[in-house]
Amino acid sequence: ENIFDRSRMAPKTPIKNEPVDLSKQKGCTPERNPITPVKLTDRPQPDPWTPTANLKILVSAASPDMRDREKKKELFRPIENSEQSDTPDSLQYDTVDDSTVDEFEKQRPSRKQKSLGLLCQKFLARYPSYPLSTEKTTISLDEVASILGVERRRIYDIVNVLESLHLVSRVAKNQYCWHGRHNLSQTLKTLQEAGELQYGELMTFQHKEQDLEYKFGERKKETIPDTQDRPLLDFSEPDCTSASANSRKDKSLRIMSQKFVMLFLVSKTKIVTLDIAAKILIEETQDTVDHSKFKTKVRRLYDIANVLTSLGLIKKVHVTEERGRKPAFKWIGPVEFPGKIDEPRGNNTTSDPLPRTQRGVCVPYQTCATGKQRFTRHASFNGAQPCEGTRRKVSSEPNSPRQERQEEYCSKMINLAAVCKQKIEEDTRNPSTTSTLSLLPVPGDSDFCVNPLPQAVFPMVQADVPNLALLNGVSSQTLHPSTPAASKTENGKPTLLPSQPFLCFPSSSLFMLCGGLQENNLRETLPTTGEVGNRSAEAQAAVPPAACQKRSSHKCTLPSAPVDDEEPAAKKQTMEQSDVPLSLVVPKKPFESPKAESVPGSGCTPAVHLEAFHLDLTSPAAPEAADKESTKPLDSQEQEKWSQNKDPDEPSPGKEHIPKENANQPFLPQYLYVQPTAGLSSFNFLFSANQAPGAISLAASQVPSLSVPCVVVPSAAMASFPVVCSPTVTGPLSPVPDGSFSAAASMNFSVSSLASTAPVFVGTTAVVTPKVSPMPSVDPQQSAHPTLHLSPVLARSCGALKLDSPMCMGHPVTLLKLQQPSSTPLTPKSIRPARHEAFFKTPGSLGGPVAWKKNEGNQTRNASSVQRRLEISSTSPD
DNA sequence: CGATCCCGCCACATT
DNA sequence: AATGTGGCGGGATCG
Repeated sequence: ENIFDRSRMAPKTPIKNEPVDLSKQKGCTPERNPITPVKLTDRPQPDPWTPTANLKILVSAASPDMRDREKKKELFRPIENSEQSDTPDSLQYDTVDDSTVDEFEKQRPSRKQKSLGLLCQKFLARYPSYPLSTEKTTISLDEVASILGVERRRIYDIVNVLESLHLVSRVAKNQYCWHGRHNLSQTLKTLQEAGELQYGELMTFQHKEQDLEYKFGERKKETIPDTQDRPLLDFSEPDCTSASANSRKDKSLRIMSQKFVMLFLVSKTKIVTLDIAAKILIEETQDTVDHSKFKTKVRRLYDIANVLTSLGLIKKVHVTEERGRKPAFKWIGPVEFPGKIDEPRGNNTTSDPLPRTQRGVCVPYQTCATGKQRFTRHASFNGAQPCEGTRRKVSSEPNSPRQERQEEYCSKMINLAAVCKQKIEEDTRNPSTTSTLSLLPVPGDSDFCVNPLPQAVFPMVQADVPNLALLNGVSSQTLHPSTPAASKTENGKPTLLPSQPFLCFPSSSLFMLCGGLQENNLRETLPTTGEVGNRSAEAQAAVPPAACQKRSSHKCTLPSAPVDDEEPAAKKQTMEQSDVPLSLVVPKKPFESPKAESVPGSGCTPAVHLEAFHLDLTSPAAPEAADKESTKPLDSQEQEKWSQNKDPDEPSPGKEHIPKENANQPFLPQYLYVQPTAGLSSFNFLFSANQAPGAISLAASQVPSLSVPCVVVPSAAMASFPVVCSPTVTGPLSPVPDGSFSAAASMNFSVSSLASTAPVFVGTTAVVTPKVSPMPSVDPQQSAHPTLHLSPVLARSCGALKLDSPMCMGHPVTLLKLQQPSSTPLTPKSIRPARHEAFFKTPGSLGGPVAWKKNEGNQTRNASSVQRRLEISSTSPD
């Protein structure tokens, strides 16, 4: 260090100054090999700087241009000081240039100047926030390290955090691929969902700690054995990553980072104090945290916080609680993704639709019960964790296709649904909580169902809510077709609008249609049928707690999937038949085309939210009911509410009506998932079974709008796809006409058409196979291949959505079941009724189950439908 | 003096 | 065995 003196002058400084290029990376360079450059730089000597400096020089020589840029950037904005406040996003913008840079000299490199936050800013400045999708930027760690004048170790700290948010993905040794913020919103959304599942409850700050603990204790871990932590989300990275990714322990830094972000997203206040976060993140052990351990955790959190701050996602604040002033961070990033909104580029925040990239998140694991699952990853993965949890996901491989993403989306959606449910439930339960946030760490519990969370709050953001509300309305409408297609698609983005019926998901390719928004209708109509809701309720009643899971499953399950078992399938079916309106969600995203993406993206989210909304509504209403929640019991209350709500809301035009009419029965939402067939590639559609086909239809025109590839194809086209209809559906479908659609018309899938053509399934459950996939976890990789569906293999992958794939194939569809992530793949058979629980589960396990627990009975509508779809019974195995 | 967190040792993973 | 990764925590600096 001594040396530093000089060094600072020269070398280090230079660093700043000289940033040197790097340009290289920018392109994607294929060329680059993974090879690491030699560490030449390294250190052999005491003078660190020197070596580095040399490197830099070399580099710079190589690309002078870049270096200029760099310089500018280099500069950092004063983060530290101000933290930038502001815009988070903005930070990155490169623009900077200026002076600051040069200054470095001014001082010696004080500690601050060497801070991770600043370093991160410099790092970020090198890459565009929203890179063109086409180009892939490769980041060489050595290069960057030399350019920035720091040791590689520091770069790892940055990259690991960025990777947790999917801003980059590891491609190979020493190489990372820069993705930019296109998927950030998706990632955040996923994290939020996961976070909700995991930390379902919220606690107030106050409680927080203690509460948390309590909770933990309470929580059951059962299934989830322990840990929980880690798995959380992972994302998969389809693209770039290589397998290698996981390794080592599990990169706690990444996991910690994700969890940390989740806490913010789940927190109502959006403020998380370090100590709380540390406590929550210390998973394992029970509470007793060693002091040292705690201390270490906090240290790491600072590292993470520095990076997040540089990203403009959080800023440091202090909260003064009773105890005094404590350091904390406030989330200043986007909050609701659901909506999506944004587009690409635009802001940072939002998501973007890009299809391609997407990578999203998937959650890997989880779930399953015990942690075993490791399977996914190769052996490597973990050994470590034996325990429980584990869930890690492994990453996938490097190239996963985009398809996977789709799957992911699907899974996400599912997850979302689950989350919503949970929330609802929770809400019901505890309305009171104060809370601000509750972050409880739940370990993965799987059980959600079982446990009710003590408090629940909606994690969702407020903001979301509103949207949701809209959505609800929408949803109902949605179904109808009236507008649907058009609106949605196109806009996609706009999505949120109530009017729109559809939601787009940017990323994903799938569309979900939910049936029956209207519960009322349903109810009315068919109370008997019971639909799911009823059933569920019934079931619940019958079953009791334990049942919960089941319940959920039931609900979840699609019609097709008979899984349920418990309940009378018949009923369900009946219900199903009825049709319902669907709502749809859809989205898409998938496409690659960027444009499309954006739009869709927004849509998508919303959809999810919708459900959530509904849920919310419900929940409040009947907290108690919550348990059953889904169940009908609520119906009475809730339904009323709902109905009320809806009605009022709905007033909307006819749309609803339509659905109702058509639907006849309540809806049940079944969904059909369509996988994209090859041709279609990207899209997947989910239709609710119930709904009338007509409703679903998409407007052809719209499709295009989407841009995507995905579009819906006309029936003819459709033929190619496999569409699945829920069994129940059938009936209704035929009728098609609901009318709905009008606009959309073009596409309609009418059922009939579908039927004729193709692959669609309608009908019975039998047909459908349960494929189940477990979850959301979806692996990207697998997803890619649809084909498998059934094969266990797939299952293994995560199950996640895989289902789809099957669909794609032509197969008849299947359904999706989700199962857990557990390793086992589900076989179709697995379907067994045994318990379905998880369906959704999603991501990881997050505890997904939770969501289910509630199910939506209440809500029925969308949510339920969705859920159902997801539902799938899980297989026994897991 | 507590909050931050740089720095780099060193273990484990991957080559 | 070499090298890549990244956990971890001592202890320096900041405020």
